[in-house]
Amino acid sequence: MAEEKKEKIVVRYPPSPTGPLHIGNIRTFLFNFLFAKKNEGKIILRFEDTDKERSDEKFAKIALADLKELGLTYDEGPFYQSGRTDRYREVIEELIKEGKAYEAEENAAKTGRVVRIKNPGGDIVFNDIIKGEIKIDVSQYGDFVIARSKDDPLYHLTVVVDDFDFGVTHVIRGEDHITSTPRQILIAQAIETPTLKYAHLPLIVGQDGKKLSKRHGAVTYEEFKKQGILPEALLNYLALLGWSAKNDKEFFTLSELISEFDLEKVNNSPAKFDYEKLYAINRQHLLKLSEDKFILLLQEFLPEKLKSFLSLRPDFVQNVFYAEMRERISKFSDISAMFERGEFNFLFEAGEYEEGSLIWKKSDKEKTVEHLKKTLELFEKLPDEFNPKEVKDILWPYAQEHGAGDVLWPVRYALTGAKRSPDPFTVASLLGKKESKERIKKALAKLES
RNA sequence: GGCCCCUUCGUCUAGCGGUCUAGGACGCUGCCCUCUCACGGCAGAAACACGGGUUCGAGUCCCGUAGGGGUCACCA
Repeated sequence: MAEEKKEKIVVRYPPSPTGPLHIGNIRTFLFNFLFAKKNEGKIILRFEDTDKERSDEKFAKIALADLKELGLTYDEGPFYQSGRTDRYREVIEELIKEGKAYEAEENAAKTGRVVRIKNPGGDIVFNDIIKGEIKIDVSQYGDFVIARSKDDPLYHLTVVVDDFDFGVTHVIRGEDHITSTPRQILIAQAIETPTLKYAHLPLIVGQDGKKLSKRHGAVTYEEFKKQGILPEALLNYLALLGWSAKNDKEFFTLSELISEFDLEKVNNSPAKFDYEKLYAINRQHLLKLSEDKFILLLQEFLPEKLKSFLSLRPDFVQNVFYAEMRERISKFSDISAMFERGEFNFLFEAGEYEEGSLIWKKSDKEKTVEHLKKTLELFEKLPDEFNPKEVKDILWPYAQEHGAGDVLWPVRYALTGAKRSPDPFTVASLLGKKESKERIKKALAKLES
């Protein structure tokens, strides 16, 4: 059967190294990446650094490192436009020779004369994969400048030349580029290159509907990393901004995204970035992490005081702590926030409290004293270090018999001195036998004084 | 302001003319679980911007209005 040969898809991701990569850039890379992988095409990375004033190599380095950590790979590059001035000059000379461009006034830097393209005017129409047909009258742009001088090309020109030279087939970028598309098409027509397919992605905006920026909160990968957001979670969430799967599915690994992504299903209205939703997605990814990986990553966010407390505990007790954390956080930085809020104070001291706080609802002082004494007695059966299940096993039957609240509330309160904390079994396990007993004795002394 | 794009719950979205008394998720509220908190389970409140068409029938198509956004560099 004469099957039509499928065009090899080539996309590109062209950041300008003038600042750190932000969410919008990463989302654009992601969609290019997913589209390429999904269609067995390739993705090219190139740095658009023709603006010597603003470009800085350090930003390119950061971008490369970020992409690597995010697991976003590319098939070719990185290329740097600053290394291709000869080729651009060649195109400019050719354009001038053919009368399609011309040298005009002296440039601002007084290093030569600017080159303008001859703009025939009229409508340029292109069919955007996401937006549909877009028609723009290019007369409004006049004979726009395509180079500061023959050796100093500008963005619109270099984009078109590079896309052609590298065989790019699809341009997927933010919709803030829609109005520059006709100018690029004009240049493409002048140098007689094939027409590309365009897909303009809806923008990611802040809660106020304006372009996402610093004042909206974290916007760079670095900042999300500091919050303890997993790369795969960030990517997962970003994919959901403007795109959705058929079956209401929202949790995706990168490879799942690749197989389920569909550029045609990208919608066309701007999406507001919602940190809460990101955190919720991140929590799901946290839950999928292996125990070892979770612990390893969590370590980075552990406050020193907590770290040294844990280092004095047996491994299995440390694991009790980690398991507890996995249940309570949605991003790693939550642990430092919890620490600052004093939620771990119980690990270091029992805290001050009124004796009345020790008594559960309708229980009374007498019963509470009795339960605490019994608890102390039962604790004797425990080894010095134990896991939550071991304490639960010895305390539970007694608690059931005398009222779980009546027994357990005072124990937990004596242990923590806090109205809110993990359950008493976990707390006792974390503290160990000796410390637990001391705190209960202290509570008894308070009640009996 | 010119040009361009956009408009379903607070937010991200499903919906591609009848199956929509509009579905899911985050958040929110309530209940359950439970010794507290968190987790988890269940339930609930919550949206088709407005006005005209087209059609037997419109969230879904067309046109206007309003609102929002983008872009108008010798930046990318």
